[in-house]
Amino acid sequence: MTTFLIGEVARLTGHSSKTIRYYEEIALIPPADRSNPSHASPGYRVYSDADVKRLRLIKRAKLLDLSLAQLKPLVEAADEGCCEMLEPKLHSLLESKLQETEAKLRELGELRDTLRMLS
Amino acid sequence: MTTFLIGEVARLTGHSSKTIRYYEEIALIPPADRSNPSHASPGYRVYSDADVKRLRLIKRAKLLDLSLAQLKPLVEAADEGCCEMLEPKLHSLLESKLQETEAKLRELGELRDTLRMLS
DNA sequence: GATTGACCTTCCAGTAAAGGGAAGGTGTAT
DNA sequence: ATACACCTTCCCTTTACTGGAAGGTCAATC
Repeated sequence: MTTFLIGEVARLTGHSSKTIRYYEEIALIPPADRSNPSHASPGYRVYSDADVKRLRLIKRAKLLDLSLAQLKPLVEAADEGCCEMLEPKLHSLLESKLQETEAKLRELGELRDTLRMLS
Repeated sequence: MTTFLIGEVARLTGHSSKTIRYYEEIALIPPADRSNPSHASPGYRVYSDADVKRLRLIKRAKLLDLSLAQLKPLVEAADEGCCEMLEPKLHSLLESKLQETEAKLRELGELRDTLRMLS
């Protein structure tokens, strides 16, 4: 099984190492296993492909602008494969976020037009 | 000249009263005049139509996701009517924000499709 | 004229979601 | 052995607010 150190995971997922440690601290992700723990050092965090997948899901889910606390049950449910429970909630979240984003796009367009008229 | 108390301005601009006080504190907006200052009280903040306009501009400019520090020179320049200076910068900011928002819209669409396939 | 209620004031503390940087251990290459 | 790029924990800082306490103001009402 391939494993990764935190820096590689950071590159693979688009989070920073700091952020990944922070997510572990707040228990959004489970504590990583460690390589070569010793008397003087806790060892390096090692991650699996599954961990990378989970962090990628988190990255995508952040498009919905949920708080990390709101994200947590969602990510856990996805991890356990029980999509039925969260599908309706997710769907409505997604639709409202889509509408919001379209509205923002329109407003930005208006702002651009306003600028065009001024210049 | 019509004047407004902070709560009215909040309603008119979509910021909270707390936020408006905060913007004054960090000098994003100038200190408001006060009504009836006395020994025991500093008086109420009073605002003009121009202040309301400024706060509405801030609200719109926040669509660009600038920090308040970055917003400040922009708002000041707009206040002084010197659009030429900031027009190119604003324009490119606007275009990149438009593209970003379009990208987000596409990603949300993909997320929706993924969800559809699962359900 | 005392009280209620909806405002307003300052001040202090806390929040989310990180980022910065110090001080130190690890692992490989030269 | 020394350089270098990693990694570790710990603690402090940041941004843009939000909440709450303690108190002043103002108009209407009992």
